[in-house]
Amino acid sequence: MSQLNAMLADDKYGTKPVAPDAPLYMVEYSSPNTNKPLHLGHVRNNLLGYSLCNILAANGLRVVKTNIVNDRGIHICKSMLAWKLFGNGETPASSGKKGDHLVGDYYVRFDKEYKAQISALMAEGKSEEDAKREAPLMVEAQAMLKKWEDGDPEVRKLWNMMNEWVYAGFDETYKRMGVGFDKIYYESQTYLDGKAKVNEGLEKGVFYRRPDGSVWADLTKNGLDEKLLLRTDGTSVYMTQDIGTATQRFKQYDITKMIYVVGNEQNYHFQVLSILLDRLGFSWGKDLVHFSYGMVELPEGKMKSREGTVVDADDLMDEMVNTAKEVSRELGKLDGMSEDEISEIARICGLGALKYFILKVDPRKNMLFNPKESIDFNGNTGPFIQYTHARICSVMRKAAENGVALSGALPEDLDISEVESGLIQTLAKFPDVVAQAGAEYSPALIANYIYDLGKQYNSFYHDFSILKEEDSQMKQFRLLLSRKVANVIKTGMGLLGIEVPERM
RNA sequence: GGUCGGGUAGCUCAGUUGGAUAGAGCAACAGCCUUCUAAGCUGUGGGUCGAGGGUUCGAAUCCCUCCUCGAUCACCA
Repeated sequence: MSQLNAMLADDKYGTKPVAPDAPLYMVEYSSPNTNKPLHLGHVRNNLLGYSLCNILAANGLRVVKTNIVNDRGIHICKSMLAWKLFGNGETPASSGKKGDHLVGDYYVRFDKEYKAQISALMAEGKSEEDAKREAPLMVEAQAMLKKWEDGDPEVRKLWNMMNEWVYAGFDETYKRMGVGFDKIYYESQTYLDGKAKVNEGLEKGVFYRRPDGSVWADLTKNGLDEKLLLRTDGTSVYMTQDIGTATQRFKQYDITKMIYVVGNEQNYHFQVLSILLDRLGFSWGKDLVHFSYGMVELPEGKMKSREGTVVDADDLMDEMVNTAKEVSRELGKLDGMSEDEISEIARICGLGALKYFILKVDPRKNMLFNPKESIDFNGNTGPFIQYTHARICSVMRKAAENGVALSGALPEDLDISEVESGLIQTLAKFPDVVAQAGAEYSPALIANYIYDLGKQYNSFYHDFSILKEEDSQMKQFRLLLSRKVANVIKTGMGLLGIEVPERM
């Protein structure tokens, strides 16, 4: 009981305040390409990244949320070229399409036309390899990339315009998903720094140049291979850009720890990056964290952008919210509510279902997303937890209506049941769970904890009467206990980036 | 082939700092709303924890071997 009293006194229970001089953690997540819209894989990335930031902050750390936008490269030129050739001047405004979707459509279009050209060339007797290289579209895309690098005004203008379309689209998606960033980096603005840094390393003898002019890092002492950093023609590769971005970040922030939220297919890349940054003298390079998460698979297998088997992030959110609305209607939960209220609750529940579904799973694991079956609102789901919260809010509302005043503290000697004391014990674990989730970078721990709490509470709710309890002290106790459960649910879900409604 | 990560109920997942009969949800079946929100609660059935060996009083958990699935090892990003 004294435990409960202590918890009740603390309305930020479970989280630690962030001191101005706390260690600074920078978390990079999302990292989209500007040639296509966000899909389910990005959704997992964004939710994990955002939640991780919340959890770190709850552990008293200063957090900078950052995003690196891959806004240059051949893939960008592909959609630019396809738009130029086949677009007839189509714009988001003229077509009514979201900018990122519009650009993505041209990326798909490029691939389609490119494949046709390859087939045609192969029919003429060319080898597949030659056909891929000689196809006019590819030749032209490469020429465009070169022009971009040379700063050709026309190409840059097109590039700017189409990127702006995409950013407008991304902003909408991010906003809806409920994620955001403190600082956004663009590869187009960091890759030159990467080249400079590599050259610096070359002078210091950290890297070496081959006779053909390419620059390499020798990682054989670390049990790895050699890694290319600058091509023969002097252009940069993926790794070079990450070094450049790191350089800028290092200058701008007093980083204690750098966390990269990136899929596990890049484990090797980050292993190498860590070694390279360390050799280049970045204090946090050696201990950088690659928050590596598994793929999201569909029942049909893996998602492939070009084959149209991706689950689009916007479509997915639409579908979740619509389903939530239907479910609410069927259950008759929304009777007497305004259309705005209905939409808001459907939004919270639909997104809650999606977010919780993704975050409850151990990030390292590949996960299966079945569009038909995964959208569930019963059992171990976001809506179950949201429902528990709404239920408690309902009781609290009724208590207020009945004029029940809530006192601050409870008598120590109240004789409570095992179920109630178990609930207090579970509540008491919350700070430890938050700490562990922070130490292990695991939103899933929070998710599973809240579920247990909700389950335990519902069982209690079923067996014990709160407002009808005659003993006023006992009633006080149960009300305060319930309120604390709701409070922890709200805080915990907040760490996951999930909202909780007051009624549903 | 090298490296890394998985393999727990029909399905989706917890549990892995060693500890008692391995837990949830979904799906199936059986109950519970004139009572604080039934998106809830209760119960039934369902698992040689990939296989084998080892360490230990005790192993899903630690060690070894093997099987299997995936990722990766690009002058792609």
